[in-house]
Amino acid sequence: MQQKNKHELNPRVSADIVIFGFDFNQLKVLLIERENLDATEGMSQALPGDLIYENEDLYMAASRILNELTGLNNIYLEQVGAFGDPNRLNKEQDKLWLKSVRQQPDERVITVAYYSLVNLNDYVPQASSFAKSTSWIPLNEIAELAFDHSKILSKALQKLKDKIMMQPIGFNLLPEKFTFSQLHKLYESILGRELDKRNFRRKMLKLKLVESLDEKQEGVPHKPSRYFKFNEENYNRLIENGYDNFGF
Amino acid sequence: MQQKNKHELNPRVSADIVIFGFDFNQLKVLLIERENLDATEGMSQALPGDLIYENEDLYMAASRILNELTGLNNIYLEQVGAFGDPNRLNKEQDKLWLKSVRQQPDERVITVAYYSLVNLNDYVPQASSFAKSTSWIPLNEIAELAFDHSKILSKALQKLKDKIMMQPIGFNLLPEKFTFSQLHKLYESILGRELDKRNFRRKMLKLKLVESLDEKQEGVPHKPSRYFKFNEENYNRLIENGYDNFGF
DNA sequence: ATAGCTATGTGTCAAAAGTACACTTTGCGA
DNA sequence: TCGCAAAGTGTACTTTTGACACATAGCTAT
Repeated sequence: MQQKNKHELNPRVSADIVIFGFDFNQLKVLLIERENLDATEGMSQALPGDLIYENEDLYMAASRILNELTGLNNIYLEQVGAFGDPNRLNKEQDKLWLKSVRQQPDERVITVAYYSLVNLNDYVPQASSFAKSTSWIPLNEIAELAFDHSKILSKALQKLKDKIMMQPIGFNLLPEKFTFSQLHKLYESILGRELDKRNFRRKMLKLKLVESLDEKQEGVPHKPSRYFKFNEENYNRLIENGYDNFGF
Repeated sequence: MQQKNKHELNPRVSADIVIFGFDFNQLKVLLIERENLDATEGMSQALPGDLIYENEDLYMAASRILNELTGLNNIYLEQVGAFGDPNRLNKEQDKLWLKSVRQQPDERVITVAYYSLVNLNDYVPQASSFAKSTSWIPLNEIAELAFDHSKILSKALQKLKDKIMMQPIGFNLLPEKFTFSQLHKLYESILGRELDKRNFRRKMLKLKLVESLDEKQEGVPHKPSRYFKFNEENYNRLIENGYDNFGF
């Protein structure tokens, strides 16, 4: 019978979520705003997150948090990884803030990060216990975040970039019907570089991932775009046949 | 001041490692062998792992475990993810075994999985507290593992497959010098499919990832192969220039 | 009504990459 | 010296990528 080692870790575990949204122009992330309590007197931002409950699966915890923040269910949600540096909560500002909010601010907390893709049209702001004030911040305007959240965000973004090259998950950020430019702009926003318009269209159409609807934009001061929708069957066929790269 | 929620989780956290090795013929995984205590009387296998200590970073914990098992340091090690299903330790056989080994077998344990790539020539079996008996099992001979370890293994393998298409990490599984067939066979073993010999060679040489040494195999009953080694500078140049796919 | 604006929508050509495929070579061993 | 077994090599064809420019549709302002 092995003795219990008193140096074994017995931490709290939280789930933090990078929630991506797309406003047809740029990629945004839902962040919680926090007033700094030290001399800087400024605001700082953090990823939404919460401690995980007993009997709660990690994925379920992330779904719950996501739902409490956005009112949404059945949302694309993917694990980024676990972050457990013993000093991850030890920046001075973070410690002050934790002290004001938790009974045991010095406890070690390991976090399991997720990222999720939501359609901004479906989003309804919610009052949430763990996020008094939230806002959608454009990716390129995000400053240094609290805790190790900048690290989490950049890893989540990298995962999203890698993934979107392999699977057309971007559709989760768009409404049912969308124009080709919206889709195009979405890919450019995620990948952070320009993509040739014609080549992009050619590829999407060859893979038959989108299909045209008999409907056009109205009231736009230029040639109206046809609307398109995502073709899920063709996507599934691609996955089954071992398709593995978009090659943009 | 927020009240502490008594339903918040306070689990143990472990690190489990999928250790891959390559014997020039097939991909193998280092597993620990465990005697079953129930009626089945058989043996079953699990991934090596251990609880994480206080003040220990997740990556450090995985390195420690890896070192205790293999005697190796500075080994390629990558996180697979966190696995925290509340029932992940609740198969009957697993519960019996846990009871015999731990004081609080019912405690919830969240595990952070890693995979690592080791050169079998460097491996020296170690006596370890958490693994009385270990063996290298060929990937295709691995039966159902204990706990949720089969799930962890398959996710680790998938990550390895994805990664090796993007970065030449396979060299970690080989000695300094190796033949082209060994490298070729390694890629086939990881990807689980045949690769054309000539096309494979052409690609590796075009990317200048390997360079020829002035040395040949000796004592083999056929035309001896030249030895090659990995060219790290060219690899780094590739990464910097944004190279992102091998396209096998 | 018409001229101008703005984003949509479309095709071609050249370069690169991928795929399929078979025979000669080298050194050992019988 | 003959046979064996794996090493090593080239070509032809197909597919994919990447670069690039102009006509079109509907709205708006005059």
